[in-house]
Order: sequence, then structure tokens, then C-alpha cells
Amino acid sequence: MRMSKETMARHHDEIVTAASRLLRERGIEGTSVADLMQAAGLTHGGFYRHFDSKDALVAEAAQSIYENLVQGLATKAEKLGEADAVADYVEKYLTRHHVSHPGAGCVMAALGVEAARQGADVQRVFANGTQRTIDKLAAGLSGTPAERRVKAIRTLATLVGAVVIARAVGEGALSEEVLASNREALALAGPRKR
Amino acid sequence: MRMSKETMARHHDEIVTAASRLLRERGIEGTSVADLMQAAGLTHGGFYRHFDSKDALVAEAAQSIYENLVQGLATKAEKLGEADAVADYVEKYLTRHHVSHPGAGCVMAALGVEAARQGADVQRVFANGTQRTIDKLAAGLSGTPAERRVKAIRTLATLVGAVVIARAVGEGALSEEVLASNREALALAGPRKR
DNA sequence: TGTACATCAGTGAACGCGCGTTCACTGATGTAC
DNA sequence: TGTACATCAGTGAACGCGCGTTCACTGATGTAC
Repeated sequence: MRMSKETMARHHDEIVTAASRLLRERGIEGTSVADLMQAAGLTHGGFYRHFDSKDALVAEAAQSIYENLVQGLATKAEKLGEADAVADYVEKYLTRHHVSHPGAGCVMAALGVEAARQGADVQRVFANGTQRTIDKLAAGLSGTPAERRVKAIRTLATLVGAVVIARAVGEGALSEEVLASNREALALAGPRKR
Repeated sequence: MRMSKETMARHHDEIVTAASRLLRERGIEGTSVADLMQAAGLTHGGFYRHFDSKDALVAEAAQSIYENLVQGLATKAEKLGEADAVADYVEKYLTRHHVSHPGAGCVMAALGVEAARQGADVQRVFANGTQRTIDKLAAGLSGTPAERRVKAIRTLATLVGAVVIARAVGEGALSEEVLASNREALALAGPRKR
């Protein structure tokens, strides 16, 4: 039966939220529309009242994840200041917890490789989101604007690479070593509070 | 009809070679057994005379890619010395050519994320391959053995992250900037010949 | 070395299955009067 | 404000399709004598 506008908006959010987690956990191809709708507490047939295609949902979910990330960094910066917000982000990024919980983690580390094979819409979301992530990271680093930007890009590359490798090799000593080695590298690069 | 042992061995190699390229280009889930066998010039039915399952092929193909990588680094080190072999590897890694030709590129950047969702066999291949890659990189860096190892791990993370990001954002200024910023970062980290 | 025959690599049809997407249907919602 | 009705969100069966895997079959290879 027909739902109220409020209910429909809530369902839409619930689908996007479920997708945000499932896509990062299982990948784009590994997540079916039926799985997704079930996770949102609905049946698969209604999916197309909300999205033109699975691809459109992927773009919207990625966009939503980036909004949350940038928003989260901004909120943290208000409390701790830009530098410590970035230091905090980096610290939490390079943890076993992040490595073993991709569903709530970095969208670039989880979906970046698959995004490269998706349509232009999805790639645009990643380009825009990456641009904004770099800006937020740069705000917390030191140097001239150009230096801060370059530092931010290098930091992001190190973070993403470390987590991709730590996940690929499976849990164990090597995985921990990859995290620890890169934690040290980035701890030295920026200002710290402890 | 039955093939000679030599023919069968050749076919086996051709399947693994085709898989090495296709898996890196299209991902594991994006590569079907039929596609693969066609690329090797065979029909899909014969696949199971060579491999127990698609998973077993993925593990063997990843293993083969790592063998070639380590072998390639060793050969280059004989010609140029360890330091320049690593500098050369890093330089070629962070190029537009590598970014837009994943089929012949780094297996970690192309399949690492998906490998994390595969069985223990595939993860073991990645762990072992990563270990050996780190050893080869460390051999070309400076410092105590422990320092060299940490540097190698950081270098690898930066390389993998930079290429994952450069691919995810699509071709354009940001993608080039990510490559350039990390090229600079790593050019300063090791000895160079020019 | 030559012959008879068992082996098995490769073929292509077929298997069951899950996928993304469509559709007829239901009935509460939203709206025109 | 109340009523009649058009709209459409959600359901669940169904669509065609491609997937990984199996299988009966073919005939050259490899081997036992």
C-alpha cells in the first residue's frame, strides 16, 4: 500500500544507510539489491520506487558516506581544532578495528578499486569526495597551502594503502606490522597533542 | 580429444596468463570462467581439468603474478643494483600508464580489496607475496635492517594507496596530482641515480 | 618396435541458482471539489 | 471540513540472463604387452 511521504523518506534513508554498510563490507558486486532491501526491512520489488538502478544507489550511498565523513571531520575540528582532528582521524584509521570493520570505515579503501570500474557518476562522487577529504586533511597540517595540500594527499595515500594491504594479507603479524609502521610514519608528519 | 602433456601444460599457462590480466582488469567477480577460457583460446568446459574451482585459479594466478614481480625485481637488481632497481620500480609504479593499465600492474592495488573477502588460500598468497615484495624493496633502501623494512612497508602503502585513489577518481587533474605528489614524496625517500 | 586399448583434455549442452529489473496488484495517502 | 477518487509505495511472483559447475561424448595420447 501507499506510504506517507515521511515514511517513504525514512525508507529511502534506511536503504542508503544499509547500502553504506553492506557495500563497504561486501563490495558492489557482492551486494545484491535483494540483500540490501532486506537489510533495510523491505522487499526487493520496491527498490525502483527509490532509485533508477543499482548504479544510482551506489552513487548516492558513496555520496552519503562522503557527506558523513566531511561532516564528522568538521564537527571534530570544532571541538579539538583542525590539527588534532586530523591527528585523531589518522590514528583511528590505522587500527585493527578499522581494518576488520570495513562496513563503517573508509569508502576509498573499501570501494575505491571497484569504483574505478563503475560509470562516470560514481567516479565523480569519488573525485569530489576525495577533493573535500584532502581539503579537510590539509586544514589540519602545517606549511604553506601548497605544502599542506601535498601533505594531505600523501597522508591519504598512505592511509588507504596501509588498510588495503592490512586487509588483503589477512589477520596476523604482517597485517599488524603494516598498520604499526604507517602509524609511526604519519605520527611524525603532523602536530600531536600527547 | 586428449591433448599431449606439453599441450596441456601450455594451455594451463595460457589460462593462468589470461587470468593474470583479466582478474586485474575486471576484478575477481567481474571475470567469468567462460571469459577467461575464451581469452585463453579454449572453451569453458575444460576449465575443471586444470583447476578445482575458480577460487583455486585465483590463488594460482595471484601466486604467478607475485612470482613474476619478485623475479622481475631480482633481474633488475642484477643489472642496476638493489637501490636503483627499487627507485625504478617506484617511478614506474606512480605513472598514468600503470593507473590506466591495471591488467599488467600491481596485484595488490588491483585485487587486494577483493582478496580480503576471499578464502584463506588467496589471503595466504597475498601475505606471502607481500612479504617477499617488502623484502625486495627493503634491499634497495638505506638504514639498518629494521629501518629498511619499515621504509619498505611505508613505501608500499604509499604506492598502493596512490594508485587506488588515482584510479577511483577517474582520469583528470586530481588523479595526476595524486600521482605527482606521491612521486615527489618517494623520490626523496631513497637514493636516486639522476 | 608394433599393436590394442585404457586414459583423459577438451567440447558444448545442460544443471540449478541468484542476479537486476519489471509488473500486476493492494490499499493507504494525498488531493480536488 | 467531508467525501470521492486518483496516485503511488510497497509486495512478491516472474522475466531473461549469466554465473560456476557438471556431464556425456570424442578422439588423440600414452602405455602395457
